[in-house]
Amino acid sequence: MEILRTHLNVVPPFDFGLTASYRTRFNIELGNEEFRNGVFRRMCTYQGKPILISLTSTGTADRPLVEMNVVGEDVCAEDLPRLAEDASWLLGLDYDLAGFYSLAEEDPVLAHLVRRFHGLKPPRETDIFETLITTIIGQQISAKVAVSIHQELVTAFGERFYWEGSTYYLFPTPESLVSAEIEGLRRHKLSQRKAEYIYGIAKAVMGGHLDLEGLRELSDERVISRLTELRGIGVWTAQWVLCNALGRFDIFPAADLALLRILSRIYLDGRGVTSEDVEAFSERWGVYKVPVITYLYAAIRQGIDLSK
DNA sequence: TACCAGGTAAAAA
DNA sequence: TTTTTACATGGT
Repeated sequence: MEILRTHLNVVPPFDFGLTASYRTRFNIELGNEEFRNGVFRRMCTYQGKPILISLTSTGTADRPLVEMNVVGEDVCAEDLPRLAEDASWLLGLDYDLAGFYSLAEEDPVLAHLVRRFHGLKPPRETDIFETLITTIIGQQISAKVAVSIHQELVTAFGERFYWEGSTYYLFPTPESLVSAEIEGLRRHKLSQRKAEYIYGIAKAVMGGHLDLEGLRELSDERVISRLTELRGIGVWTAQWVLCNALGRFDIFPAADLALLRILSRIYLDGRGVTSEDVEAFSERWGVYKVPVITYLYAAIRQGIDLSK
């Protein structure tokens, strides 16, 4: 087992604990990633090799210092740059918050939030398939239920990996979900319908009918139209993939129930607010829509009352 | 006990 | 074409 170590470049400000907590939804162990005792860990594969990435930080938000450890069979120094890139993408280390912060100053609610969550970076996903499946799980149900189902799936169908007395899991591959079959997925808290969606998408990816990596080259509109052709993926899910996996930060999933509710309460004063209203309103945030969403969600998750 | 939660597809109107 | 409805689970 090889162990390699390197420092990562970070654009300050960056609050490691805040961002890692936000990623892992209140430090819940998601199965394929966790934030525990100051260490953020995530399993990933690189060139077919399972690898455990661990990140720790010793700096402050304004002088951040982040160290990366990677553990795996046959992992070599040549793999490090690419793994560092993935780690950086996951926690948004490379993203410069300055533009968003100066925009936020013009808005009392956001100005409050960027102070409260100083150094929180918008996280992103490295794996499009995983993002799709996770987002489908999250459709309509509460975030907490979604996390519990996510955990179920990962521990049931993800490949296991042991290191220093702990068990880590890779996110299930399309192949493993297909071989589980719909009945197998149903036994892990998925509804019949979601089991069908997930099975269908896994099968499409496995059969080469769905080129997820190819989506990176397409325009927002093309990504949405390509993804919504698939059963189980509506505009909301496609937009979520655009935001989180492809890093398109000028996307606003206006149909999102929680966002609709919170924007309606903060800015639009009450009932009868439609997703069209929210979409139009979000235009003022330009290329900072996803950072705005990140801070709004951070507030929601911490139970901060923004209506006053 | 009901009802709701970071939607979607399919049925009914 | 537009509007309901079923869906499954865990929290309140």
